[in-house]
Amino acid sequence: MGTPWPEKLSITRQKLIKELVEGKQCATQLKTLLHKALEEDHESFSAKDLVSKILTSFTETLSLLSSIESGEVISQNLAVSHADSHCDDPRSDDSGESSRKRPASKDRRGCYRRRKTAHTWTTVSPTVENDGHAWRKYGQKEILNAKHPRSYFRCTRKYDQGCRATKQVQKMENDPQMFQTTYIGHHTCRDIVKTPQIIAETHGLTWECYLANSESAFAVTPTIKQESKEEALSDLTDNLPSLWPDLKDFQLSGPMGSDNGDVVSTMYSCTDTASLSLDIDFDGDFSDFL
DNA sequence: CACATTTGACCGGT
DNA sequence: ACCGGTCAAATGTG
Repeated sequence: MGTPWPEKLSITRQKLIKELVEGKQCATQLKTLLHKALEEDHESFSAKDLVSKILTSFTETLSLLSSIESGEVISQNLAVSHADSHCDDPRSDDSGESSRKRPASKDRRGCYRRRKTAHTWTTVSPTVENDGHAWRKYGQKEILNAKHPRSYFRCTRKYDQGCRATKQVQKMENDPQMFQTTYIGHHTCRDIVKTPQIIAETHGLTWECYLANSESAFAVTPTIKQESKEEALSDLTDNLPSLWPDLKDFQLSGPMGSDNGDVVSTMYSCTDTASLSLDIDFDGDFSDFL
């Protein structure tokens, strides 16, 4: 098992991205604030424009960065994505010991792989923020040494469009008013927005309209149709995160959706891959095939 | 009825 | 074996 990924580059890249993401988040917040402040009296468009420009700059840098690297990573990942795919190979011969409590018909073994490769970042905010995407709760867990349970959400477009974005929300120990939200993976669904770049620049206001929909992550916007399991789709998109179609993501993940006052006190921290898997593990997916 | 949430079982990693 | 993430049947909600 070679490690195709140059480690130092990877670390530098992570730091770089982290910085950029933070900067962009701040710009997003600033934009939000500005927009709210200036909405009544229609002045200082230049200020808004300026923020938009800053945002665009971050956006472009991020996408450039990722496109540079994606050349290597993506090609590797994609090569594998076909191979691994489905769960119709439930680790093969389980020597007939397959019946537990679930109906034997549904043998889930091998049906899901734990993700290791997704970008993750964390926000802490007094309300559960809405990032403009529809989430669906799929689980809740008591966590060891934690007072409050952790809730698990996935994008409602998971089966629909193969979007693999998920997030985990947990009330904070010492401050039950605050929620820590960990986002894992970027949305690959084209949900609301079309071209992030354009939005940042010219239609600065439009995206905010979409956010006015719901209040909290717990009130998920009921927008989806139905879910049919399409493993192939999700497998493909699983390997896309390096492409970072997240631009819209970061634009939308601003603390906007909720009530006004909370905006400022939202904190962000981006941990990228590291929090889930320390070293190599970019290859989490294809390592089983080497 | 079609969707979302709840909740305990299942699964993979350590 | 344990822990945390995910699945999916049961249940809730409009």
